[in-house]
Amino acid sequence: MKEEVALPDISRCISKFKQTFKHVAEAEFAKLLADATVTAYKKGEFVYEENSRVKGCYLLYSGIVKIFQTGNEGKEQIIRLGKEGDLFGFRSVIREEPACTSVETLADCILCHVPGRSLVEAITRSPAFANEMMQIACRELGDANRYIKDIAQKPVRARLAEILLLIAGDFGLEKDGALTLNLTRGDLSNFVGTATETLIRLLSEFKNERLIATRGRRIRLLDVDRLRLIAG
Amino acid sequence: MKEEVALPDISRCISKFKQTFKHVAEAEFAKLLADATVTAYKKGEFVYEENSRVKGCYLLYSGIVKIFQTGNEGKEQIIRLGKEGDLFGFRSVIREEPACTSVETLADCILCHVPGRSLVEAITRSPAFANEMMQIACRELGDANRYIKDIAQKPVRARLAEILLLIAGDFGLEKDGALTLNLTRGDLSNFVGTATETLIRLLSEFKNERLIATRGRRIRLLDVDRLRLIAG
DNA sequence: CGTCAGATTGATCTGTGTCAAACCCAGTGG
DNA sequence: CCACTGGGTTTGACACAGATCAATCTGACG
Repeated sequence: MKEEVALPDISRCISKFKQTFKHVAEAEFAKLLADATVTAYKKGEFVYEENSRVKGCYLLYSGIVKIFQTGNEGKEQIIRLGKEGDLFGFRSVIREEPACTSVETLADCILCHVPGRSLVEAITRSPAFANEMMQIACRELGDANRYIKDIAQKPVRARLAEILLLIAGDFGLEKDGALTLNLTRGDLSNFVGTATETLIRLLSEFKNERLIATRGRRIRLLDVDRLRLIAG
Repeated sequence: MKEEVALPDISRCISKFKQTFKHVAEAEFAKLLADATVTAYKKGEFVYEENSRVKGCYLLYSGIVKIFQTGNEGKEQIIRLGKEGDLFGFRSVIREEPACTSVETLADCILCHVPGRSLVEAITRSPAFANEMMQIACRELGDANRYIKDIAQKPVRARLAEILLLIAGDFGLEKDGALTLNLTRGDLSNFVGTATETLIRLLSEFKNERLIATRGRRIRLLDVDRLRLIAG
């Protein structure tokens, strides 16, 4: 599965970690990454699956992943998208539980794997690191809480606007206002939490209202202000 | 608002904390609670409100609270219920952000308030404490993720069964199988994430199917196994 | 008693999901 | 070079879970 490509060495990973953990002393990273490994994944591969035992956490060196749960009838619910510098898998390490999400690459990715023990030791050893981990966990927690309310209360139309803006914020826009991230309709609907057909109909609606324009998977945001209004 | 009642002294709060933070050294608690204060709340009072600045976190010494978000049209979405020994408010302290939830007492409560600085210092000072805080944050994160999927994918009927079982698990049952916690229909519907009328109709449905029995707000679980099945 | 919040039931409307069919387009192999 | 295939996309028709609105009922409490 994993194909031979030019992999960054650990020192490269250290600089990536430094962007995510800004207040952690240089010396910590060497210890944290002492037993780390770097692996390349092709688009569409699983990093780990729900309910599996995860032996460590992952830093996304490059690429994009989706983090999702699978419902009874196999329907995916995307919890969040991971981008360069993002950390995932730590929850199941900390809790010593099976993973509650699956992670799949949406593009070719390079991942740095840190054994669970290294992570726990770093938290124990370095208060600064522990603090940053708390920051990450608490940010995700706030996002999750907000999303619970949104899914429970907002109509799909509002959630779609919201997700488009979220993706724009996280991954940026081209000069012409197009999302740099081109999800399939299926993934987009699994993120919004609706049926693919409903999503497509709402996209057409948005097109008619000159809120967006589409070409294939490309989506250009034409009226961000009005989208914000719709997102509520 | 706060009425005079016999308040536990700090040493009592320490024993409550000890139950929540099992692996933290005795000496830590004294420092953590050096500037803590104990307050009694009557049923129906707000501890803090969404978007407000919270200056510390709270340990629920006794009583029950609901932790919820408020949607555009004022509709509440209960994220979770807090019971004796539960900690809340730490997210906004850690992130130095306004609260993303409101907390309101569902019964008379006694709360121990720990200033933000004390909390952060304890995390920095004691790896064991930092670890336990990570445990708490990560547990909530896992719960939140699961709940996102459930709300997005499961029909109300399944979620109702799930919430009934959740309440049974968290707060226990009387000998006759009745939930010890008696929420109003409104609160229950805000927890399940549906309209009050829909909730009531489903409760009647459950009654007809001999899954539960009700008398006023009391709900007796008659067939836990079948409820589990329905919850999926 | 009267009152008022909460609980219940009924009637109706509608946002979304589901099913089915058609379409588009890129890649494959004959 | 072109038919064939298959994944993803789009549109239409239809059904239904669940929301909303309105009316009545209950029970606790002053």
